[in-house]
Amino acid sequence: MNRPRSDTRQRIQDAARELFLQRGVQRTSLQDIADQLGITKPALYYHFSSREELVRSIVVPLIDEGEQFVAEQECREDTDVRELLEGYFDLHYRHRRDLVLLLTELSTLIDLGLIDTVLAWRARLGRLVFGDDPTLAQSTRAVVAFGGMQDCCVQFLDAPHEELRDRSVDAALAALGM
Amino acid sequence: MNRPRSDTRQRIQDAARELFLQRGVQRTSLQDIADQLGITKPALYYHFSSREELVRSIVVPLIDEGEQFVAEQECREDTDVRELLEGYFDLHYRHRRDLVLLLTELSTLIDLGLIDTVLAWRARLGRLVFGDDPTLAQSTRAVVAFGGMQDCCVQFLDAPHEELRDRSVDAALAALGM
DNA sequence: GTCTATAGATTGATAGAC
DNA sequence: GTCTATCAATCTATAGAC
Repeated sequence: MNRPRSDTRQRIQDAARELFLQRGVQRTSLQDIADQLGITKPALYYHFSSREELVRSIVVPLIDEGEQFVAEQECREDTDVRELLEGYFDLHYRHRRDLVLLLTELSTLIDLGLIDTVLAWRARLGRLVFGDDPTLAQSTRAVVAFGGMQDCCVQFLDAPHEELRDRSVDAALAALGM
Repeated sequence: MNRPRSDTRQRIQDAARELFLQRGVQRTSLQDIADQLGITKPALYYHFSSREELVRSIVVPLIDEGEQFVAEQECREDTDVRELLEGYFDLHYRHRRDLVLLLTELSTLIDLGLIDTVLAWRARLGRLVFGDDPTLAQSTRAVVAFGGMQDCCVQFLDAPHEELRDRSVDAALAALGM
């Protein structure tokens, strides 16, 4: 297992995520974050080599896990669509605070090169459902289904996990025409 | 009819939208915009009293038109769901450049108080389809359907209007369970 | 690991001439 | 309507002491 890389590092990330969600990434300065923790800016630079690295470190776990999930699904021989949708939902639900950040800060994260991967998921999963070379009708259904589940995670932040998952997967399955 | 409020004003908005889409709103300075047009910063301030007003002026037509559309639908006595979805799609398709801006810059526009209205559309239209006091199952279906159509507009920017509309509406109708 | 101090650069906005 | 010149604020990042 990884050791925790110091407690302060974690506390910085937590404070940063909170402020990023409140005021937006670009309108949160390192000063703001340092103040929130009662430390100074140079202390931040001891833990993160740049502002960009701090932002990145917060969103990367979601992206890595998503990438791993999609890759795994692509390796399977048969695709159970309901199971696929449930796994996709759970993944986003687990990281839903970071998902809000990701979706509200698309512009910033595009700039950091972190979004291409995420947008490609929909197309890749669509191919698992509909086969390679899908029609426009099938591609739109994939966008509606997979994008819709992400939206449900952030729009119903306080809904109970299992009920929200079942209802979101129902809607997505219907969108896929299944 | 409104008279055009000067050609320069329009040219500033066009250049700004382009740069906002390329680099993001927050990383585009007034200097950048002025350079692009071959004018100076004070010239911008003659046409827009602040940076914020410039940003606002670009997104407001989409928001106003959407608000008007939803209000009109709420006044009707009967709701033809397919017609409703088509109208909603067309509205977004017509403003799809601004819609991209809106969706990629959520954080900035929330800050300007321009997003609450937009997010409320899904719930209001959902009530037209499912009646007041919808279940979680119905609310998720509304989010998937109405959010999904917005996503289709920005994900298939180059698809022909009518085909994309028909396929997106098909997917949305399916998501609604109809 | 955290601090003080500061460099270095950029930016939104205004004053005032033409 | 557009320009030159400039102010004041803010921010990332680093040097160097403790």
